[in-house]
This record gives sequence, structure tokens and C-alpha cells, in this order.
Amino acid sequence: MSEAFQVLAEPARRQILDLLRERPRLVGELTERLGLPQPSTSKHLKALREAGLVRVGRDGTRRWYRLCPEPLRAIDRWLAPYRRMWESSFAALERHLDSMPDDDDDPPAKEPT
Amino acid sequence: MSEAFQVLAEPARRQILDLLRERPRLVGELTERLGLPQPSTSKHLKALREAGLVRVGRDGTRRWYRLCPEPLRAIDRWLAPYRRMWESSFAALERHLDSMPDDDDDPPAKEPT
DNA sequence: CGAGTATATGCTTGCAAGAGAATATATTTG
DNA sequence: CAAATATATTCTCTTGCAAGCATATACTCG
Repeated sequence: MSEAFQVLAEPARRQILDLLRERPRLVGELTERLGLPQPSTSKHLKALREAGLVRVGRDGTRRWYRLCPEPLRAIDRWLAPYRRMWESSFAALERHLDSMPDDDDDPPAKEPT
Repeated sequence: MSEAFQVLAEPARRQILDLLRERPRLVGELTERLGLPQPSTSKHLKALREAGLVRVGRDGTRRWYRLCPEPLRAIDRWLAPYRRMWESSFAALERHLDSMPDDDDDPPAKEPT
């Protein structure tokens, strides 16, 4: 699962998956939407392929990429036991605990994406 | 969210979170359970802190680390639209498509962890 | 204050990975 | 075969860790 997390850490790659969620796409299509140079797109797609997150099909000179959600499913399964932490009735208590001051040397930085 | 994915790509850090899911723990406790040198544990904890995945509380010379699930929640939200892909009635069709041979230059490697 | 315990930080090294530019490969068309 | 199109690969450079070891800081107790 480490590889999936690693690959998903790149915003462009999550963007690709988001686009492929709608329907299969050509490399050129993705390149255009992402505003990246084509070689970059190809390299991201290679990473996604090696992680089993997408699959390719050739059609002459073009290649259709389509989503392959299995690795996401694995992540989802890992996440499951945590999900109950914010779905349970303890949510209110947790929010209370989280609002309590504790010494945090590294305040979580606000991240744009 | 990129930072959370990045941090979770390390198996030891996911292990730490799994231990903290049960209850808050001391650094020494985590170090022992993970079988890592203590400085490594501290460094992993620092990464988790900076990603907002854990919080610390001091008690004299000891530090209690506890889970902070918010960033996981963000990942869960990103995952949500994909979840329906394997929960829907299309699951059977997708399994069929996935079983079809397509030209895959990089067959997904079997990963131990 | 001095010693012991719990935790964090600094430094070095090796490696994986991202950006960017250039180029290679494969396929279709004329 | 030549040219055009779609996509992949290679190279160089730079940056970001992670491992491992040594050391620093902080707190407690006698």
C-alpha cells in the first residue's frame, strides 16, 4: 500500500485519477486538461500504472487510460477503522479534546492543496 | 492533502497511527513496539505532527502522543467518489473489464506490505 | 548540584524522485 | 518511403527524505 500512498502524494496524479473517474481518456486529453508538458503527463501515468491505479489500452497510435480502483480500495480498507472515530458518538468528545491547548511544537501548516 | 499522503507512504508511520488508534502512547512505548531506534521514532512522530496527524501532551519528562484523525478525514472525503465504483452494481462489470487482457507495459508488482 | 531517564535534534551518506529539455518509438496517412 | 501525429523514454540536475549514529535538551529525583 505504501506505493499507492506515495503515488497519490502528487497532486497532478490525483487530478489524473479525478479525470479518469469520469471516463477513459487519451494522454493528449489529460495533458491539455492538466496544463502540463506531455512528457510529464506520460511520466505520471507510468507511476500510476506501476501502482496499478490505471490501465492502458492501445488504439492505433493513441492510448486510452482508464481508472483501476483496486489500490484505492486497499487504502479505503486501511482507513475503515479510523472512520468510526469521526462517525461515532465520541465525535463531540474528540472535538472537545482537540480544542484543548496542548504543547505543539509544530502547528499544522495551512496547506493550499 | 499531499502532505498527508506523503507521510502515510511510510509503513512505520501507519503502524504508529494504528497503535495510537487504540489509545495515546509514550514515545518509548512506540519505540519498543516498532522495534526501531528511538531517534527514528521521534523523527517519524515529527513528520506526523507536522502533517497534523498526531498531537502531543507533556507529562513531566514524558510525552503522550495521541491520534488526530482530521487529515485522514480529508483523505476519506477525497476517496468518497471512488468508493461508489466498487460499491455500485457496476462492480461485476468492472471485474469483467479488469479481467480482460490489455497491453500493460508495467504489470503491477506484488507488494509485500 | 549531579545523575539518570525520556525525548529530540544534528550530521552524513545514499538513494529515490521531480522538473525540464531533447529525443526516441510507433502508427497512420499520402 | 516520407511526413505527421501520439506517446514514451532518456539525461541531467537538483531536491527530499530515511537510516544510523552521536549528541543535545529537558525534566525528575536524591
